[in-house]
Amino acid sequence: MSKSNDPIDRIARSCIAVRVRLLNRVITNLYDDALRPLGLKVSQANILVVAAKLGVARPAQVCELLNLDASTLSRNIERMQAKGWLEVVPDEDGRSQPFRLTAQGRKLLETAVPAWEQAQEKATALLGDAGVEMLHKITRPLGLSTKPY
Amino acid sequence: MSKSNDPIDRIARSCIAVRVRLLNRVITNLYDDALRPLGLKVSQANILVVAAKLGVARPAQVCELLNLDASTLSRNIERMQAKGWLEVVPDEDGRSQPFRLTAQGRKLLETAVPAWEQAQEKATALLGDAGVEMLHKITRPLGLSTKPY
DNA sequence: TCGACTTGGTTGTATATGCAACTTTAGGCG
DNA sequence: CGCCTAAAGTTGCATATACAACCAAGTCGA
Repeated sequence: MSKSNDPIDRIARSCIAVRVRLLNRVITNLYDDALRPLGLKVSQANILVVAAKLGVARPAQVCELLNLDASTLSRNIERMQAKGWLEVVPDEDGRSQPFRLTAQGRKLLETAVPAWEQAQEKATALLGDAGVEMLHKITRPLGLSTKPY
Repeated sequence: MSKSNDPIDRIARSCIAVRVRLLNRVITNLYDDALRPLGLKVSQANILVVAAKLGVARPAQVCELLNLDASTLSRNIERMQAKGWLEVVPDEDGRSQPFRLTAQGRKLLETAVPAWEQAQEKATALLGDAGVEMLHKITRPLGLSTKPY
């Protein structure tokens, strides 16, 4: 029964990144499947939700909340703006490009709630209640909810 | 103190996908940072490890193990083959394109072990022992280790 | 044996993601 | 004021990821 001590075996057996990434693919596909009829991806839904919560969102703030690279967010916003879900608002600080939901974006988000519920239910079944709780505990210090959002 | 029942608030507070994806970004960056000096990304390291374990790996099998789309793997292999880390071997079944590590690929993987150890240590600190255990428990039924690998 | 179906991969297209380098705007400081 | 640095975004580039459509090879039943 003794497990090999070969480092490569150890990695195969215990690598955290492999597991987290695997889980990420499974969960992301689950939500993407649920949202597909709406033409929405979970990555975009995240941003809609943050925008809804913040009212006017500054990219730098969103990057911090979601641990997203600024360039990634920049392009996501670009696409979502093109779809009419977000709009950029002016700011005194000339560097900033704050954005917010459009009416269309808000409506889309509201329409998406049932699909989200459905995916969330499946995900909960997959992780188990203890798993969900642990996930929240682990991710609480990371960006989200560190600061009130 | 009472929390809002607005569905959007509920999503912001409890969405599993948001958390898993956030965690994925944090962990992936952690390992990518550690592996960067070697010119290796954690996604590629995953594949090297699987190839090392399997000897000769069939893409379909790897996709099942890692819950990866076939087209994704196809292109990952392509890139890694171009770098000389993998080689495709012939098969009786003309459809199959099994691959395995090259000597160079094996050497790279061995060289990467210390960097992996370092990232793994940081990730463990981040998740906590209970978190790591829970992660393994949750992901055990998903692809990996369902079948002996 | 032939045709329908299945299995295994690849290709076209779109999105997501991050690093490096760059531009623009603010903020200090002499 | 004029310069230097810091902060906020954007752009070029590479990789990762998945869906849809496709092609090729194997399987199986009539």
